[in-house]
Amino acid sequence: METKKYSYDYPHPAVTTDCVIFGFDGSDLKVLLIERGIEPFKGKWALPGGFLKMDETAHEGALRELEEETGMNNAYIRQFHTFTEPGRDPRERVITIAHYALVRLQEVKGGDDAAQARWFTMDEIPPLAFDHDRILRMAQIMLRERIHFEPVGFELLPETFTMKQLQNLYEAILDVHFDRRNFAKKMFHLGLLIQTEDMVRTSPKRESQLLRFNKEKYDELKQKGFRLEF
Amino acid sequence: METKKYSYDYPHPAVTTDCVIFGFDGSDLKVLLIERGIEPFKGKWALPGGFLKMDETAHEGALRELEEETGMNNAYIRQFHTFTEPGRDPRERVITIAHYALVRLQEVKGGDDAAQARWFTMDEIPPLAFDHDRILRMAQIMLRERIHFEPVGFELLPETFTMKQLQNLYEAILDVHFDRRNFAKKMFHLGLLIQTEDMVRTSPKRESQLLRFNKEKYDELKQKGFRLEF
DNA sequence: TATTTTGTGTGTAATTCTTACGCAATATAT
DNA sequence: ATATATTGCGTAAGAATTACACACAAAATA
Repeated sequence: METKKYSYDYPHPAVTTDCVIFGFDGSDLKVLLIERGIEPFKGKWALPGGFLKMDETAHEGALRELEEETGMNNAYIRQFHTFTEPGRDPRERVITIAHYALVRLQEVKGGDDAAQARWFTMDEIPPLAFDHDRILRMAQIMLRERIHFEPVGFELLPETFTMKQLQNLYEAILDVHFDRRNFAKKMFHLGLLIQTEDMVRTSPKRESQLLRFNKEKYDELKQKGFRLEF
Repeated sequence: METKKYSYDYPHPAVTTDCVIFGFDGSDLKVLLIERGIEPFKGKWALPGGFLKMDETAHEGALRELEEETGMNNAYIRQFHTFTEPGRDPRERVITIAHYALVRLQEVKGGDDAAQARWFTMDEIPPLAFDHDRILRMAQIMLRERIHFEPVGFELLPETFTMKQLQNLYEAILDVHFDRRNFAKKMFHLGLLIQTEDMVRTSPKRESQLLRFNKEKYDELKQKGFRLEF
């Protein structure tokens, strides 16, 4: 019989962190999923995640998972909900502190992890292991609400980007359509965009201006108690 | 030596739910605090909370805590953040799933709990036990953001209320001042208020009209995918 | 009793924001 | 050459926000 090393007077649930990793390819919003190599749900796709260590915060745990999968160590990452349904893991009681991360696809190298990993666009997500479908859907809703208060979109875009890409991103996150000209007007009006001198040809028809996010201006406004209200 | 009944191969943190219980007296936003009867932090004020049972969700656990303190079993309650700093409880590693609850002060009876409980207005909150100051501050921020997407204010008001009380509530939550006439215009324009025939005298000067929240209309609009945008 | 003070209800003008488009320039495809 | 797709710039109408003015009722005060 196996010796259990850690004992308590009262039962304790196991605690994991899971991470919904969002990326953007210029047109579509994508999510990184892992194919499970072990039971339960072996062969099914799932969110990256793992057990919380006793000396790390949930934030640190989620960052660790993210680095294992993407090689990134400086991404935007936010906790959004803790899932606690008693039956959500068939093995034992496991509660998971769910996060979403926003990463720049161009900066993602393959992760250390041997596990099978793949980016899925939001409309091709397969059925997921555990309650990960629900976690993913809630992550999308929380990101959608967040973008009204924080310019989180820029975390998904490269250093420079076109207005078209920025609009595609907002449309993908909010699931709406904007008039091209009104969108640009509103974005410039926020005062958080810097126009560069450079042009780029993304479509074959015509070249367009490259933009940059004005982080200094944003930090300055935030200090003054500014509300985004996109 | 004590026998520990629950053993695991890996260490598990203890899991609690804490609850920031908001109330509104017609003028000020208030929070219910408990004076701790035991160490650690004996004699200090703290948020109501307790250990999560193995067969209940965090939501059920928070509802249970709320009922113990207020006698209410149908309040609006939302999880908003899980606090995981390894040193936040001096006894052992404890992570807490924090919630805020919105209750109608008139409906609150004293709780079953023998513990000393008191309502504090937001500007008279004493230093709290553990990291509860931080939890309370974050609850306030989360409530403030929530009110832009959901008409949560009505959870804090009695069945009928005056426009003045509604404005006081919004001003207390958002920490801003509105012009009386513009506020009423905006509120009526949302279409979620029903004017009753009844008048009430809250101040000695003049009686004012009683209003009612139009929940049916709100549920109908929400189904159609409506955004509040207060 | 007459006057002042305070809280409520209604209205309005100026300004800003949003929304729905038009049009020209540029380069590709046919 | 001509049609077509993409980008940048602009404008007019309508909606929403903001800053007030004024009237009325009742309590407080002179």
